[in-house]
Formats: sequence, structure tokens, C-alpha cells
Amino acid sequence: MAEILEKGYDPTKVESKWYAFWEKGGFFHAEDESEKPAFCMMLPLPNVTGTLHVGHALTTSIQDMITRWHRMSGRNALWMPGTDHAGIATQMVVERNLKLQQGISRHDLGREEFVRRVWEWKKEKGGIITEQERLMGASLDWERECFTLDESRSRAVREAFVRLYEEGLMYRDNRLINWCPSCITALSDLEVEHKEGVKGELWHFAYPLSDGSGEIVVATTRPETMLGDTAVAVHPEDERYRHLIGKTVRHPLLDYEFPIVGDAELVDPEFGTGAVKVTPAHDPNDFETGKRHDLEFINILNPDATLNEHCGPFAGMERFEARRAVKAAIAEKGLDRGSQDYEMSIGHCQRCETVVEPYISKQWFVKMDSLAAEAVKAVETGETVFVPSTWEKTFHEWMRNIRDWCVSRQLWWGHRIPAWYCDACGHITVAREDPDRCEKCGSTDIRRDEDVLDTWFSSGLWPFSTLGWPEETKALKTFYPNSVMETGFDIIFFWVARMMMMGIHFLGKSPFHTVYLHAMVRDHEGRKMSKSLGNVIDPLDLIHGIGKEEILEKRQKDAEALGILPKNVKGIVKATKKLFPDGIPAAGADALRFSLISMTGQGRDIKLDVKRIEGFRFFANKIWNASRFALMNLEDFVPAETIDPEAYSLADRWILSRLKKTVETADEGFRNYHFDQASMAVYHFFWDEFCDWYIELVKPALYRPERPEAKAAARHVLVRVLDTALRLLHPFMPFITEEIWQKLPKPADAPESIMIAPYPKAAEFADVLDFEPDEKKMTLLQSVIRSARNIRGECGIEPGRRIPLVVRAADEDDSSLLDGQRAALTDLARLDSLQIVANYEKAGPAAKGVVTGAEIFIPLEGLIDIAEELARAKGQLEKVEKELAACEGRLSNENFVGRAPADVVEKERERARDLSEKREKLSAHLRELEG
RNA sequence: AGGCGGGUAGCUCAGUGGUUAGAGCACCGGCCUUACAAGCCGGGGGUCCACGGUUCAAAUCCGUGUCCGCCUACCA
Repeated sequence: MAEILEKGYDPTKVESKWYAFWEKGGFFHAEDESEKPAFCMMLPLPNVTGTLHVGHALTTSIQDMITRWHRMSGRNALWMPGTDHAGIATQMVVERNLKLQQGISRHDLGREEFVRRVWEWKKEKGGIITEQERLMGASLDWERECFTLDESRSRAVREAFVRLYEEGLMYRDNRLINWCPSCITALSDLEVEHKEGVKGELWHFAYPLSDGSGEIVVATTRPETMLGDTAVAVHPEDERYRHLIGKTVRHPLLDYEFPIVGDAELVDPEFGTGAVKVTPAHDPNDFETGKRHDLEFINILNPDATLNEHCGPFAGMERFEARRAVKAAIAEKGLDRGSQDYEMSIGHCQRCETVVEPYISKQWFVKMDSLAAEAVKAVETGETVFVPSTWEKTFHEWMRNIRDWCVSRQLWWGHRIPAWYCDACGHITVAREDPDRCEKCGSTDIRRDEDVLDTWFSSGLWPFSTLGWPEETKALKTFYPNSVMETGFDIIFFWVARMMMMGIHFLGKSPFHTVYLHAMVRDHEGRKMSKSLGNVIDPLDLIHGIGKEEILEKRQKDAEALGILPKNVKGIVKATKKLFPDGIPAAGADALRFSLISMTGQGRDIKLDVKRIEGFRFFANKIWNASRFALMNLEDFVPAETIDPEAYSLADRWILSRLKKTVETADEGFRNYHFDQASMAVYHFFWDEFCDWYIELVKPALYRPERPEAKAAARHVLVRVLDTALRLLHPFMPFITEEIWQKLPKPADAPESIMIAPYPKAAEFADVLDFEPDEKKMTLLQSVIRSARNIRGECGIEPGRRIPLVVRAADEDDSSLLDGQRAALTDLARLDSLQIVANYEKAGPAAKGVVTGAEIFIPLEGLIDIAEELARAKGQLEKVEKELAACEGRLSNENFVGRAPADVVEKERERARDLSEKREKLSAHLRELEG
């Protein structure tokens, strides 16, 4: 006995209900460590940094969808949550808050207290993530995961560090690195964002030669660095300067001399004056030059980028202030040689946007060449493939040019570097367990490295550190490597590449077979979602909806919690008000998922428009209502084992044939990671074919059947199509499909949940293989109905008014076909009389429609104005004539007829015949109307 | 500087050689027709960035240019 769905679909109610059921039923916790799953992926849960946005919802949706598809397709499939540590962003938020609310820095608090506060902050934020994950269909006890992983994860990090050190791949060196003076830490190359087109000036000034014989003019965009200059370089073959090589110049502000050197590598004689000031301690090129010429390295900066004691009178100045001061001092000495506007790119800290400085300091590095080579090999051999494959090129590009990775950070929150320094002998002890003495000289006077590791170092271990590595755990054996890694392409280098390098290095296998990279979710203007722009959309707001007042309040609170400056908070609120003047309507998790997935086909950006999600919210509603219709008509329905194919109507056969094709398309879409195609195929099948045509066509058979078998067959097909469609839709819209599917009449041995019901496959449709010709028959029926509706619409006949219709079919078969569809024609075109004739003896003027295979007539009497009909028919004739002309043009082209494939030519001929027939009929019709 | 992606309806995007280029939203006209007005029926709207080439046939393939976006990069 079918249970009827209630009127009005409420996603919130449905979604929370089924989430609870799945969790209780243990459907999410299928991890069986004894058996290697056919498909497995791990879900990286977002770090708790507050950067919660639709991108996370996209990742979760895709991941959950893929897993559901696999599982329904009979594969043992699962995905597991795995959290990583929050990195630099977390502590920056805490640090900003400290500064803003208490006016203190982390250094005022001390390491221990600061770390404690970061931890507190993380705990507080945990709840948000949990709810989001749940609604996207995820499964986990997030907090349990987050707070128990710390110890084991740390162990893995330490093991990895020590091994790399022992293998000589982890080393410590004094080098020029990227330094953020605001975060007061080193950064890796990837953490520096180069902003292009920054306006600046190229400033020229002169160094006087020591012997007083003249001067040499150099150019710079960073005047203050001249305080650390230790050479001037010229091209060795440059006639202008060759004679100066070997001479010295005198520093005009600080009292020292340095040489003029010849360096073909550094100097481009065409650029500027052809002479380059060399600041080995503050410029990467100059650093190399300094090493080549054995120059002095003078560090002029303190860690906070104020000038240090090497700068004489400028000591203590802030760097940009010093820039002005240096220029003024040089001008005063009469050495200023003017400047020109200059555009350049300047490196900024990815997190705080401060201009980074090249800075000499001692840091830990990971040697990349061998690790990178292995990862490249994995991709070349196909051990790991990228989807879409275009990313492989990008991946290789980066891997080939990779430089050693600076992994130490002068921060406090993170995995601390396991290295101890001995002051007595200078030896470095790197160990798995905390040592109490120097391993070389035995001195107990050792101190641990203060620094922590780059977040991405531990993240790079994620695919196996979450599984218990370095222990040979069962989980590790079972679940490593994963099937698919699903993430955004923005972290392909940060994360994906590093996971691959680390995984291959430590476990000998790439951590996943497939890397599926999805597009980035951006706002409706295509901007990156960013808290400082106020355009971040919280997926929960899309799911539950949010009022216009609430959203402003929420944004303000969020911004404040993140330590954003008050004036910027104001801007965020303003932007929010403009973007969401009416708040956001509730769409439900199903609609959100469906829209995100349907947009995955887009190249690199998904411009998220709330309007689009609303469209899919309507789709969910459509599913609900269509199901309501079906269930209302399935009372007392007992699923029959078999149905006599003779009992099927044209509509039945047609919809089954269409359904079969949709199943094939969906299957293909899933296999090829074309989720947009799969989802849209089902969408159009459901709405355009099932709802708009089949349901309308089946009504006569249900309400006033001519034969009982027809009704039985119709109900059988109705339930079959709906059941199949729901299973097709389930990976895209898990909640609503479960709710409806549960109420469907099913055999007693049906699975407990749709999520373990089989995913539809073409083999289910062996019985409808020969239904395909019915699609063509259906096309005739549809075009007759459309044509009648078109005439009604264009001639302004009220939809409620029933009209007479005469149809003249092209041949006997079509005629009897249409005769068998009287009920459908009468209902869908709203007729009061229907004549199907071989020859129409008109009693008076009639409106006429011409379709392939039939002519239809609506007697004008009292319905249509002759002038209107004349205009309408003329328009149609024009269209047909235009097409015919193009068609005949092609056919009269010898080259086309001679060279195009025979079937294409034949098609064209057929079309020409059809069109000229139409033209004849329409012209005759016009003549009649006119005459 | 190099690499990559894109330019299709008012907006957001599908469409990798073959009828008349599609969808959603927006728009216009008409309907509360017993699943659904969160809906139904009908309609208007495009020089597929530009130019050139290949081809019987180009939005689609090739070349050049142009605009936009992203990524990578040590030009003072």
C-alpha cells in the first residue's frame, strides 16, 4: 500500500530525518579494515580556520556522490574523513585578535600560552564544520577525529623528518629565503604571491669611483638596499665599463669601499645603465652573484624589516621610511641621477599581504629533485592520472622547475622541528625521541630548534599519517593507496604534488590512482571568495536560508572573530548588504549539491549565482510533486512479476526507451567524471520527458482506462520509471530520493535504503530493447500536439476552450497510430472533437499546421481571425522556404554530393523532400485563405 | 617573461566537423487544466571576439591578432 506524500516539500524536514537514519543504520561507517575496498577515497576535512565556504561543500558533495555511485554499483566503496592540522592561518587569526582586542603580540604571551589559545579557538570553531559536513551527506564525529589525531599525526611527522634527514634529503642551510616581516617567519616560494603591475620607480644614482676619476650610475627599485651593497656589476664585454672592472667605488653614505666586478650572468647591458648594484644579502640574483665573486653579505634588516645596526644613521628606521631617507641623503650629496616610472611585480605574503623581503637566514630545506622526479614518473607511467588531464602538463611544468622547499617557520603553532643543537660541539642531533644529550659529544647542554614545520609538510603526509603510519597498521594496508583524490586545482602544488612525493618516497606507491580536480567556486562576479571582500557564501546559509538582517549580523560577527579591522568589517557588511539585499532563500542540501555538481563541467571557475541554486530547488519540488502524483495513483498497487508487453501503450514504450538512454548517459557520465552531463541528463529526463509528457499521457489510462490491462501496465511503468529515476538521482540528491523511495511500493526483499539499492544500468532494460522505434512514433504525436498548441497560442485561443481538430496523416500507418492516440490528443491539445482523415473536405477556412508526417486543421469558425491566420501561415512559409533554399543549395553543390558521406547526403535529400512538401502544403493553404 | 584556460542569447553556461546553435534564469503573451503558480502552455531574443586558412561542410580544426582570467617566474 503506497503512502501518499504530503503536499508541500520541506527540504529541512526531509534532510535532517534521513541523515539521522543513515547514521543510525551504520551506512556511513562501512570501514571494514579486513578487506581492500574496490573504491576508496579520503575526505580532507577543512582546517578549522573559519574559511568555510561553498568550495568545501563542493568537495564534500562530489566525494559523497562518487562514493554513493560506486556503492550502488555494487562496489565496496567508502570514504573516510581525515582531518589535518590547522596551519598558519589559524594562529594568524588568533594573533590578529590578540592585537586588536588586547593590543598585545604573541611574543607578549609566550609560546605556551599562545599555543593554548590557538587550541581553544580551534575547539570553539569545530561545531560549524560538523553541521556542514553532515548536511552534505558526510559522516563522522568530527570532534573525535580532530582531538584524538594529534598525537599520532605528530609521530608521523617526526618520523618523516628524521628519515629525510638521515637520507640527506632534509638539510639546514643559510640562504636567502622569503621573509614576511609581519608574520616574522620564513615562507616557501609557494606562499609568496606576486602582484603584478605594481607602480614604482626605477631610481638612478651614482657611485663615485674611489680614485676620484669619475662615477658609475646604477638603478634600483629598492633604494634602501644600497645600504647593503657590496659590489657594482657590469657586463665584462661592455665597452663603456670594461676598463672599470677591478676598480672600487666608495659608498657615499656609509664609509666603505667595494669593487666593480664583471658578471655576464647578472648583467644585461641593454637594461638601465648597464651597471647593477649588488646587494647579496637582499636579492636572489645578487645572492648568487655574491657567491660567485666571494663578496661580503651584509644583512641590513632586523626580522621585522626595520633597519639594523649596519645602516649607520638609518638604523632603526622602518624599511619604507628608510627608502625615502636614503634617497634624500643621496640627493643631498649630489648623486641623484633621476628616476623613471616602472612597473614591477612584488611578492606579498599569501596570508597577511605584507610585502615580503628576501632575507638571509638559516632554515631547513627539503631536497626536491629526486622526490619530484619520482612523482613525475608516477604520472608518466599512469600510476596516477589527473582528471581533467590538462592538469598533468601544469603538474610537470612545476615539477621540472622545482626548487628546494623551505620547511621551517618561525611560528609557534605547528609540528616542532625535531632537531637539537649542541653549543659545545656544534653538532645537530635529529631524533625520533627527545634526546637528553648531544649524540656526538654527550653534552647535556643542548637546545631544541625553536621553529615549527610548514603546514604543508604534515599535510603532505596526510594520505598515510591518518592511517597510522609509520605503524604497519591494518588500516594502512587496506586503504593505502586511495582510489581518488578530489580537490580544487588551487592546491595542486601545495598539496597534491607533495602528497605524491611523500607517499612515493615513504611507501613506494603514489597515494591515489586518480586526482580529480574541480573548478573553483567564485562569486557571481567571478571573484575569489574572500572574507575581506564580504562575498563568502556559507553553504549552510544556502541550505537553510538566512534573513537579510541575520546575514549582516553574521558577517559582522564572523569578521570580528577573525580579527579583521573595524573599518574593513564595515566594508564587509556594506558589500553583503549589496550582494544579498533580501538575504538568501532556503534551498536545501539536495538542491545545493545538485547545482554544484551540475556546474562541475565548467572550465576553471564556477560563478555561483544564488539564482541558479533556486532553479534546482524548484527541480526538487518538481520531483516531489511528480512523486506525489505517482503515489496517489498507486494505491492498492501490487508489483507484478511480469507484464505482457502487449499491454504497454505508446507512451509506456516511449518513456521506457528514453529511460534506458538516460541510464546509459548517466553511467557514461560517472565513468568519465562528467558529472554535469550525468546530472543534467537525469534532470531533463525527469522534467521534460517524464513530467511534461509521460505523466500527462498516462492520465487518460489511469483515470478512464479503455481496458484494465492498460491501467495495470501504466501503473507498472509509472512505478518502474519513478523507482529508476530516483536511483539515478540518488548520488546527486540523496535526501529527497530516499524519502520518496521509501514510500514507493516495493517487493518485500527490497533493500532497507536507496543508498544500497542498485544503481540503474542498461542491463535492466533488456525487455525494452525493441522499443526504440516508438520514439519516432512519439515524435509524430508530440509534433501534432505542439502544432495544435502553437496555433492556439499564436491565435489567442484561451487554453480553457476546447476546439475541433482535423488531422490528415501522411500514410495509413501514421493515421492508425494517431487514431490510437485519441485520448492523448484530446487531453493534451484540449479538443472537443477530433477527426483523423485521409482527405479533408473543408467546410470553410481553417488554420493549418504542417509537421513532418501530418497536416492539422483547426476550422476557423468563431475561433480565429482570418487575417491573423494569414500572417501566421506566411511566417511559417517564410521559415520553411529559407531552410529549403539552404538545403537545396547544398544539394546542388556537386562537391557536397560527391564528397560528403552517403548517409549525410541521403539525409539532406530526405529533408529537402520533407521541406518542399511542407512548402507546397503551406502555399496551398495561403492561396485558399487569400482566395 | 613563460604556461594554461576562456570570449556563444540580457545574465550564468552547455555544445570538439553535418539538419533550423541549446539549457536555466530574465523577458513578452495566455492560463489557479483534479501532482505541482516553487507550476503549465505558447513566444521573442544570438554576425558563436576579429581576420585569415583547411574542408563539400567550421561555434567546433589550424594560424594570427585582441580582450579577460588564472598559474608559474630571481630581470636591477
